[in-house]
Amino acid sequence: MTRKDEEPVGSGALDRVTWALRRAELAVQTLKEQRLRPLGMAAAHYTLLMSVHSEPGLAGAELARRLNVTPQAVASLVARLEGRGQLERREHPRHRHVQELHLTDAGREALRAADQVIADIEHHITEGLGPEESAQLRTLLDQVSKAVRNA
Amino acid sequence: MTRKDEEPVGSGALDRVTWALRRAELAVQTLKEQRLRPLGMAAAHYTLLMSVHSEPGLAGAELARRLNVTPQAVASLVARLEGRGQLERREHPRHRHVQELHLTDAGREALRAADQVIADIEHHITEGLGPEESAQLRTLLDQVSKAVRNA
DNA sequence: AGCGGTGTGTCAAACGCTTGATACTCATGA
DNA sequence: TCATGAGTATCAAGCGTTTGACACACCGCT
Repeated sequence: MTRKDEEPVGSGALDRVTWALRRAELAVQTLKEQRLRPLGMAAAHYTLLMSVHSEPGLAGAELARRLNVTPQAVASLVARLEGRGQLERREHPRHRHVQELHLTDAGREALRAADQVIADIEHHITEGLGPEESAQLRTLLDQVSKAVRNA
Repeated sequence: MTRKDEEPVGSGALDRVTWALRRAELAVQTLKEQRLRPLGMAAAHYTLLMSVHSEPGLAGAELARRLNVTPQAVASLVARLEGRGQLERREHPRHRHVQELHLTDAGREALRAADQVIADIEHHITEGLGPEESAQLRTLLDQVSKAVRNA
């Protein structure tokens, strides 16, 4: 319970937990982007394809909720990936306005290649940390997510 | 040392460490953005102002290196913040082409208000985690950053 | 049967950031 | 001295995302 008004501003602001979090995430994301680029895929594309793969037939808005982004963000990605023939928009049987999202064969193949890259990165990180530290890190990160959610 | 080729693609991809990392960072960043909005400041602005505050007189390119972004990203932020009168570009005494970055009084005041908000969030998180877990999380995150840097 | 909500998709504008390319300023060495 | 190189700033184009606003389709209620 240290007083925070004593310091005018941000003396120790650079070693806050959220900064470490930001740095780590930025580093990981940048690495993914670099490794994925040769495959002609952005990290956001991989995330979307993976989500559709794990829950096929989802609507765009629902998918947006899963990914914590806006429906528009999903829509623009879907448009791009559909144009590339990796994603497919089918008409929902009951709601004509709604469209289900499905992977094409090309999409599955692209995802498989991309996942190889991502899994490698993941493996390199968890290897550097060790198994129990990795599990603990995941636990702590989930606690952060939860703490922030009901802030 | 489990074989990863056994699974066609991403069976357990959703509970990877990097996903937990992404979710946590996204949640934190979103919360910061929400809380900062009433002050008319984006999280990126806060980050930049804080950096300039901690190391005044830095050049844009040097600052970009500190923040792990491109010089252009810094330039556009600087332009915006300068237009708002919170940041100042002075001519470098030796290099005429280079410009030092300094906070104005208005910038210092805006930063103070913003830092209050950020410090609150940080405090809420570390409080929910506990002191030794917070320290451990920071350690683990720094390990991740380091592991990624020399990937 | 008709009506209002709720959910969904989409258009427009803006922001933060990236890559690629270009121009400028200083320092170093042939 | 003067050319080459390193560091810096800036322009242009594009991507992914957000907010705001709008239109459309279903569902449940009166």
